[in-house]
Amino acid sequence: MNLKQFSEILKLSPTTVSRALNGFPEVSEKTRTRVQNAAKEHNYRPNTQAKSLATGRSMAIGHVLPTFKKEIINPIFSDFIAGTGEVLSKSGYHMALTVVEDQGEEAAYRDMASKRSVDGVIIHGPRENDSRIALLQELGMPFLVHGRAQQMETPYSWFDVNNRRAFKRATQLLISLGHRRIALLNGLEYMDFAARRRRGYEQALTEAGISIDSNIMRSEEMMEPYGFAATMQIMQQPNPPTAFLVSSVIPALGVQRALLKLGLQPATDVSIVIHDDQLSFLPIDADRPMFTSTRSSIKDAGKRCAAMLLEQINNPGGETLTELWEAELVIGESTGVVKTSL
Amino acid sequence: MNLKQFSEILKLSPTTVSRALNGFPEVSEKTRTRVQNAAKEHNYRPNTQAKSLATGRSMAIGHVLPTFKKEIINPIFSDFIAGTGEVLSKSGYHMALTVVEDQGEEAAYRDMASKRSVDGVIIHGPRENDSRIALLQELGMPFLVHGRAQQMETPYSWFDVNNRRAFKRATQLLISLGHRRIALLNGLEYMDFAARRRRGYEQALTEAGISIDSNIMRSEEMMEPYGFAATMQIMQQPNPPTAFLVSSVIPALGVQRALLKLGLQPATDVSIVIHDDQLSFLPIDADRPMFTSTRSSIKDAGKRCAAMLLEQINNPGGETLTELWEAELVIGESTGVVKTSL
DNA sequence: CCAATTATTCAAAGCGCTTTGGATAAATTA
DNA sequence: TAATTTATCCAAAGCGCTTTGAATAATTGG
Repeated sequence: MNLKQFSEILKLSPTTVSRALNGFPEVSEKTRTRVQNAAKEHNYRPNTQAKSLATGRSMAIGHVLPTFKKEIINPIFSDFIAGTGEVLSKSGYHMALTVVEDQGEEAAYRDMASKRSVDGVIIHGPRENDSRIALLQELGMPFLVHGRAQQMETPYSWFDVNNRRAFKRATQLLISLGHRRIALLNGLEYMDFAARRRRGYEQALTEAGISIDSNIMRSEEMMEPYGFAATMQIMQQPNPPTAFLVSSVIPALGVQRALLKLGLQPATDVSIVIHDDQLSFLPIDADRPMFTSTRSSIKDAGKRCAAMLLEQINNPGGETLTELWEAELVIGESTGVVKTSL
Repeated sequence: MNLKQFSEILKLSPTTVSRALNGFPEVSEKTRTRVQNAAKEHNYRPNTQAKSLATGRSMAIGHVLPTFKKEIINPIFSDFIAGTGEVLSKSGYHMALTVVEDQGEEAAYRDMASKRSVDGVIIHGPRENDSRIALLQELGMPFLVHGRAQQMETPYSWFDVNNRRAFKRATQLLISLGHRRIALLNGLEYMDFAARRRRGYEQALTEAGISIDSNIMRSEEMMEPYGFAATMQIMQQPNPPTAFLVSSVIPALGVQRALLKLGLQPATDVSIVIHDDQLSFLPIDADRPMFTSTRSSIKDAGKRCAAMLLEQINNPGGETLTELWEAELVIGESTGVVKTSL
């Protein structure tokens, strides 16, 4: 059923029906409710493409997902979009996902821009001086960066968690518990968030007069076997650490497995602090969480990102928006005072 | 830049340009290449909505994600869409995600149908006699079910992994290793796949003359703490099992943690077999995988689902398509012969 | 009661594309 | 060379909506 047919049923012009449904004031309340009820009854909804064509708005926001970046099409993403999607759907928007092969990322953005298939995009996993930002600015496409890129000359809108501060505080917590050998199992450090986390860790150590030892620092994709292998290796070298700072729950499970295998009790023998994105399928927040963590919900981040992007879209000439959230430091079962007798 | 402007540059009619770009035979090869090159040079791409409106195809396939189903917006999903997306983008399609609150699922499908915003949908996580199937049939929207629903009177297209067979074989493997007390940590059994897995497990036991004991069977959302808690509890009751059959890697990590905490070595003291969806961020397939598993890639499933749905879309009147994959049984480090002396 | 507002409704143009049915130019055939 | 076919290209209609500008009906004021 299209507008014309529907309006014939009502014996009204398409104009009036359209206005009634879109909440324009030029139509009387009486006919408006009549139209709305009839729409429900006859299950009429305006054709998406026609509406978009006429209004110039696609009512969609885009995500470009490069297949090679496992860091992105990964567990984080599913919770993130659960958040964005929730906010978007309340505003009548949906998400358009495009999966591209390694090269095609730039092309995908150009495509979206010239085809006008989305009204804005969210950029994931920014790196230093990320080329996508300049590209989207050039294309005049509204966008919001989840995270931050460094060394950008022009301003842009972003949402981020204070990763540096979070890891600084986590490190300070461990130091205050007496730990002086603290290992860092970081994510890939060409990712901006991981670089910041490392800086926070190093700052805390330096300020406490503890030297930085690359023998107990690692940087890899955040997977379970990574946590296991790194822990096994680090714990078996001379002068092993008494604590681990781990970038995500997933490798932390590996750390835990390694410790147990080595006959060491988490917390008692070796402390662990992790960053917890509060992934829905890896819940660690019981009354007393399994891990001590710096916590920040990735789903809430998704919600906020969506809201900020919508704001940009609805206010084209506006200022760039930025927002920085602090992670919460939550004490769980995986940390304890350092063992004096080692 | 729109078609009219672009065609004026070329001093050709919109008709010819459109035909040149869409590969119609009525245009000479010479002008075709000229048009194509110019399109590249001037960065011209047809407006998506206009094209869709004219052709009646949205070039998008939809996923409806109910927020309350953690089982769906979860780790599985990100790998699944990585697969679907890859296939779709090769055919010029993209994915439209709609996140809905608990109630709104049916409305979301009706919406897609009457707005013509997608050309087809993929249904996730079917249950017994799933109402979505009848709904989409009524709406005349092409769809493909990832999994199967039971007790449906009308045929429909689906793709599934033989979950029953997989778990039957896994159970038989354990039996052949001498295990006779085998615990089952299943997913939620109102999900079709979990129900089938249970049936496979029970079949194998029954055929081996082993009685089914609900004391060592659990059915919950597949999370790490579930695996941990269930294992702790099951192992501490009288007559504990010598093996665990676990529905996913995630709870299996919890099982492992519990065993280690109880001072039991996986494989040596207690065997574990899991189902492995080969999630990209939880890789367990080293040379010799961490877990013995029934293995079937969820990403490949995503690819196949996309291909099958496209086939449906391109062949409207056609037969319903069905495909059943067998999972691979892969021996890893988590299984061993049962201990004779207990 | 008639003119001036104001509240409703509508006809028609336009969004940017595809596609039908011709028209024109070039090539072929008799 | 004229008639026919074939290869190119095009004008215009249509996809289903929004929106401008105008018309009509209802209301108000003097």
